[in-house]
Amino acid sequence: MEPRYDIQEVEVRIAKAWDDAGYANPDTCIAKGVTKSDAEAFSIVLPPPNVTGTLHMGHAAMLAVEDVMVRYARMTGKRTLWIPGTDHAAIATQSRVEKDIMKEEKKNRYDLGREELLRRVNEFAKESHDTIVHQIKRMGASLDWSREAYTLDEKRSFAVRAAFKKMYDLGLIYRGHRVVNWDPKGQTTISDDEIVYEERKAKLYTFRYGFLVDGSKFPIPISTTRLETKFGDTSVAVHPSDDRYKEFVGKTFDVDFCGTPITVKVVADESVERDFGTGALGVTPAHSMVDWEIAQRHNLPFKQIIDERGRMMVENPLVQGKKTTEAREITAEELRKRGLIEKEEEIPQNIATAERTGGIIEPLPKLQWFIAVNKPFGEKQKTLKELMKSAVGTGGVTIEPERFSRIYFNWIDNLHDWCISRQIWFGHRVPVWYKGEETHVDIEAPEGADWVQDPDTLDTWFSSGLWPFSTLGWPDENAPDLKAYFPNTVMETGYDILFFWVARMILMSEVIMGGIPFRRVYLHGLVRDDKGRKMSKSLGNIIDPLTMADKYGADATRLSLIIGASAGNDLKLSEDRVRGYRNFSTKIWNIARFLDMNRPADWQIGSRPSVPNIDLRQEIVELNTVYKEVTAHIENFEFHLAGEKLYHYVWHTIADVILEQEKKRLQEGTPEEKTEAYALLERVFLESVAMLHPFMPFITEEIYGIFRPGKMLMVERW
RNA sequence: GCGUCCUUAGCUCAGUGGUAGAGCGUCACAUUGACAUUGUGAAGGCCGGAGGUCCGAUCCCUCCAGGACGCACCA
Repeated sequence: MEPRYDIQEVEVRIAKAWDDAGYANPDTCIAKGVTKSDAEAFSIVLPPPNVTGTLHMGHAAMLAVEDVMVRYARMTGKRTLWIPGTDHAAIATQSRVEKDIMKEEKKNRYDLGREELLRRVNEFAKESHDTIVHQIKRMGASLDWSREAYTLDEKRSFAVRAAFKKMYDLGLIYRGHRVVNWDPKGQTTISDDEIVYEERKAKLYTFRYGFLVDGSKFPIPISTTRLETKFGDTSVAVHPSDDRYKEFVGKTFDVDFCGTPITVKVVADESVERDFGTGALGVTPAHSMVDWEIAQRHNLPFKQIIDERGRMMVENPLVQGKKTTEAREITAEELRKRGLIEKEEEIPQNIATAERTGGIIEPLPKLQWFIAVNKPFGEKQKTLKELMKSAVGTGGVTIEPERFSRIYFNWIDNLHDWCISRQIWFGHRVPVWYKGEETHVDIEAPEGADWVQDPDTLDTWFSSGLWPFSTLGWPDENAPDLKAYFPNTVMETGYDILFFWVARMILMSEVIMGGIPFRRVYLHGLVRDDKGRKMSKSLGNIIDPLTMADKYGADATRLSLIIGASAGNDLKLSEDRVRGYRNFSTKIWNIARFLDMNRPADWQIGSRPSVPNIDLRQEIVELNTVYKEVTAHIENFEFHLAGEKLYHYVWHTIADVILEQEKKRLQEGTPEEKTEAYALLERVFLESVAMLHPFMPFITEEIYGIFRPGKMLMVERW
């Protein structure tokens, strides 16, 4: 054996050997006789990385954990399938490419046109895909690449259209004119979950709209941070039990607001907070979700006064065409002039921004496509909310750690209808065609001319919601993979996309498959830097998994991401940690070398001669205990405990104790003593190597190949 | 506002109803070897604070403090 473990050489060579053997494909395992055709199935899909760039530590951690599950399952004889894929990540990818084009060519998407932009985005996606796939393989993930999927490929696109039609036919997808979250920067709607709230300081104005025809001031003072929207007010809402304003409830007032006549009706609504501001709320139905809902309850009209570029569209020379922030100042100044401002104070405010573009959300009334979550449907006449709730717990989905179940239920309670149409171009086109008043929803375009397809695309999570079955062949109900591997055994992903993705997969599966998409959900934490901060380019604290793999080995990188990371908890990673596990690789290598150098002369490599009473030795008893503990930890998804246990056992028991204690007999003993000492050492060591395989696949495969020539550890029995 | 999690060695974190563990770091000694990447040992903790349950609490319960995060219709 080489005195030094050449990480790069070995890891690249072993990766190729696995590729050639094809054992990541369960069909190959069955064909080659390493797995029984009727063995229990273990299936898991890789959360598809976005094609927006390169692999980061979060991906590496995910791959490490999932590969432990998968390799363990395969070694225990299960028909094991792990499907790889990538996500087109609609908004994320398009806005990334748009940003680059703007920077380099000073052009926006409208300058390029739909076709050209899509060509560029697809080109970028292709490149990202190739990079990411190469990087995933570098980490040693035993994925079945023969089944690779892409959310935007032929099959998945077909599945998307089929799912849309099915949900439309069930009455769950509808087109409605409602207030949606409009991102003026990205020029698209986004869902509630794509909003990020940022705390900022805002000025809260307390004011009166203006004067009534009789010359008196509007009787109710109201407070707002968004003065410019008051041009669109159609109501003032107060709490039903608020005595201050009781006499006005039900009355309608015509009032001049900064030169624009507005009509407001005073209504009583439970949602109004009596203690906030003046206890009276100016209702702007067109530009606030809450106000829209109040307006619905009281049959109030709405008036859109802000356009899609975030500019005022009210016919008032003071503000027309101005940006909202500018209009706010102008309006404030005008009200001051008129003596209508009663108070101005600084308050902290949560401002809604778009996750991807950072644009400040402008609620706007728009005609969009939605998924109804409160509508009973199908034979069971249950709502999607009810089905999503019952799926977890009684329905058979368990979430680990368990506390996330509560968070999941809490999220469902607050769930509104899901807006699924987007005004961006990269993604699945809404499968709806229009001709005059006619609307046609189908998997394929209708026959005949004059049909125009809806220009919008679907929320990227619509397609990823289908992932657990679209990767298995659905909508072909008879697809062999679907029959063999659905529902998935495990879904492993980060807790940060519990709502975005996990919940949507459950939703989609309940509608389309009539049941749960997977049985066990394991949520891992986020990888942070050694100070607990998020890794980001601007902070310059990114630790790149590929750099670490090249420097210290994919094995060491993987182990550093598994040990010390328990379910649902964030992991703090430093280069020192990775280096520490590289040292462990070296230790393992040197134990192997020691055995290799001290092998008795008459020992047949690969043989396992029987040595009397070896099973009774206390070292073997201890080995068996370790085996039981490690197995239990893995079964319980306590990978960090399993990894740590093995780390200590190999280093501080095998190397420090057993090897030291047997050294003398091995080197200076009688032939019988040599044989016995070697047999004992090789056994405890090789069995540990096998147990370490799911965690450190490369070095263990390499060493196993030296001691058991011709065998592949990847498919040896656990 | 509602909710969740965290608080344990200098740092980063495991962990258990029975007088505390790892890695990294520090110090002392040993070692040129299977080991560039080693070994042995040491120092270092009223397990955030206060109550409660218990024979016994770092662990279970209540409250408090500090920190992180999630959700919400904070106008």
